[in-house]
Amino acid sequence: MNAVFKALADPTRRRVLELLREQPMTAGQLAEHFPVSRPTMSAHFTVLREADLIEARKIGTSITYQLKLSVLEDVLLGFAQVFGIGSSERAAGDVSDDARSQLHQAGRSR
Amino acid sequence: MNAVFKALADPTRRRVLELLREQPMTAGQLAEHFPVSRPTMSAHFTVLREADLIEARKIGTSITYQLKLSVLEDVLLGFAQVFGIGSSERAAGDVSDDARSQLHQAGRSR
DNA sequence: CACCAATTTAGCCATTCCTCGAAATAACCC
DNA sequence: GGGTTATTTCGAGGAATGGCTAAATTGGTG
Repeated sequence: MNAVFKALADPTRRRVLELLREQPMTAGQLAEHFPVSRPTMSAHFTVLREADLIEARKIGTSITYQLKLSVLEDVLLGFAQVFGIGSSERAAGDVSDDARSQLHQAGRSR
Repeated sequence: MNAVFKALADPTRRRVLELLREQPMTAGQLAEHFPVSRPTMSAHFTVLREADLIEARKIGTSITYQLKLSVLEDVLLGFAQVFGIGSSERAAGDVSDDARSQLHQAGRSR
């Protein structure tokens, strides 16, 4: 999960995921969309792969990357849920019990 | 938006946001929840503030931070939407070239 | 086998990031 | 004013990140 957020921190990588949303593409095809070198793109693919956000499949001499949408979905939805985002829930103080548990060692401020 | 994802890339900062979801807290109260120094926490607050994810209000000698949930919500939902996540939509090919925004000039590869 | 095409690995450099202790601010209190 | 508290700014170190070129790898083809 931390790996996913780290992966999402770079604009190039986010864009790669977006391109991959439409259809699987080879490393070369993806690289054509960006103004950086192939090795640099390769490094980005590695980050995405290690975050389990994409999957590589070798076809002949080229490598096709495919988006693992469910992984992205799980992380995004899971995180959003913590904040009551997207679930038409208003959340903010309703988790009362939970809120208290985090403040127990905070009393001594002044 | 890039700033938001950069801010979310660090576990400490994500946790700060979670703590702030329950209620506004002072810098000191927040710092008590983490095993790092105050200056380090202050740096994290700066990143979150520059991403517009939190808001600072000075009260006497201390500074209270408050989560700007709507900003987080907009970014998360906006990004998820590009992938058809969370909207019970299956999407795949509809947002086609709309996703351009961040990296334009791409054509020239070799 | 020799050659070409697609990708990755290796090595390097510059920048950014996370962390710290020490010092500077800012606001309060006696 | 002097002292204390809360927080930030400063300066620095070490690790991670993103970029490149050159070289290695892998697979297909004449």
